[in-house]
Formats: sequence, structure tokens, C-alpha cells
Amino acid sequence: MPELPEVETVRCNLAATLRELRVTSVCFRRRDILRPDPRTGSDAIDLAIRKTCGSRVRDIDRLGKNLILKMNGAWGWIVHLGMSGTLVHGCAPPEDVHAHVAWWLEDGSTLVFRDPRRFGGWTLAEYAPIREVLRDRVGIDALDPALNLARFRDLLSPSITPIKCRLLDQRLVAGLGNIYADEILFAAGIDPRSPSCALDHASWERLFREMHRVLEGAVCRRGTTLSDYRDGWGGMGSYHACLAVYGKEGEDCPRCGNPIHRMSFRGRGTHFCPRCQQFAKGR
DNA sequence: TTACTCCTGGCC
DNA sequence: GGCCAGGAGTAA
Repeated sequence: MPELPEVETVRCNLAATLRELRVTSVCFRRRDILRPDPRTGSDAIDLAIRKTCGSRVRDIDRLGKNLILKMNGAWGWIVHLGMSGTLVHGCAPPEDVHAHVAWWLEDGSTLVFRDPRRFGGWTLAEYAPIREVLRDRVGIDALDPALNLARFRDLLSPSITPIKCRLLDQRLVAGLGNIYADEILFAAGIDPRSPSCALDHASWERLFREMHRVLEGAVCRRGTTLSDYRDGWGGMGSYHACLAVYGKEGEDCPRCGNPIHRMSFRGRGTHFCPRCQQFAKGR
């Protein structure tokens, strides 16, 4: 399930090989992959094909879990990989029934979007700046240098909502999903059920520091491949070897040796060590 | 704020 | 054959 480190890895791959290539042919096999622009409501497939054919990829950007394919002419595609989406630039012809979008490029290569579970989507952003299209749905990127500790705390703390839910809210800080939220909370020693308003200053410091450490470590290892995820060239990530709690139910906590617990929390599998992760009760 | 819905491969 | 995984939009 692609989160910030996986999407950033795809972005780096695609930026290295796709930039300045002209699109010669386009196929959107499934109409429901196209999401309407929230500002215009437009999801017309003929417009999508007409705009893309003949355009060049100017650059690849990222905001949270969203990839932004910037095309020449100040417009672009916002691609969300959902749970099982992959966007791979290579030579393989898109024969697969799960290959919903395919671009053919001037050098004979292809860009193929596969998404078996179809939670992903493409949004045609017709106007600059493209990031404006995401403004109401996506907050500041978790690795944005402008996000300092004070701003992080100000965004997440004013609520009794459990801290894990706040970390997963893309409108606040964008990029974290279930795997990294669990890993970051374990690293920071905070119970995921703690009300965010009850965390003390030391907890916010640890949370902010560990968020950076975990995400940057995962980017270095090209993300976590548990099943579907592949990078922009079809390769796998290796951060799963570094996971401390996610998917480790019943295994020994790497810190205290007691078993890792798993519970269903607000509809999400949540992995934690009840001994190492303190429930914040506030003052 | 919370619960439900979408979807399908993998597992039991 | 049935359950589970989960991001995000929507309805209540």
C-alpha cells in the first residue's frame, strides 16, 4: 500500500527516465479510473486523451501520496495509487486486465498504471497551479521543510481524536498511511489511542523526530513491498525488513521482548506494544 | 465524528 | 466459500 516513501520512490524513478519524453498514444481502459477535477467537475475521457497525446512530461512532483505528472502547457495529471496501484515506466506491453492506463512514448517505452483493487485514480488538473486542485483535500507534506515541530503540533494537537487518526488525516499532514503511522507511534513510544490534545511537549518532539527518521529511512530503502507495491521501474522496496510492529502480531517487541498486540481500531489494523507505548492522559 | 462503501487477491 | 486488507469519499 503506497504511502509517502513508496510514492516518493516512484517519483524519483519517473523523474529520471520520463522527463521531456513526448506521449505518442494513450489508452484509458477503464473510465472509472478518471476522477473529476473537484473545481470543474470535468472527467471527460476524450478531453483527457486529446490533452495527453502529443504532450511532453515536464516534471514529476509529489504531494503526500499524490503523484503530479506536470505536462508542458501548465496542466497535469494527479495520480493516486490507492492501495494496490503501480505506475511503471518500462518496455512491457500493457496486456494485463488490471492495466487500466497506458501511455506510449516517443522512444518506444510505455508508462503503465496497474491497479487490481481499483482504489487509485487519475485527476486531470487543467489549470495552474496544479497543487491548487488538491488544496482542500491535502495538507502540508510530511517531509516539507516548512513543516517544523511547532506547526506540526499546532496542526495535530487541538482535538480529542486519537493521535493515530490525526496522523492518518491527509488534510492535516499528508503522506502517512497505516503502516508508517504504526511504526512512527511505536518509535515515539506513544499509544495510538491517546487523545492528541493529551500529548506533552516531549511526546510531540519524539513524534516529529521519529516521523522524519522513519519516513527518510523508508525512502532510502525504496519503500516497503509487502505485496503489490513496485517502484517506478518495477522493482521492490526493502523497508519491510526494518518494520518493528506492523504485521508482527505475537512476535517479540524489539525493545522489551513482550508480544506485539494487534487490534482493530477505527476500522484499521493497529499494531503496537502495550508496554513500550504510553497512553497519554494529559495534565 | 463515525460508519459504510468501493474492490479483488490471498489466505484459511 | 468467506473473510481480510485499507485510502478516501460520502452519508448519517
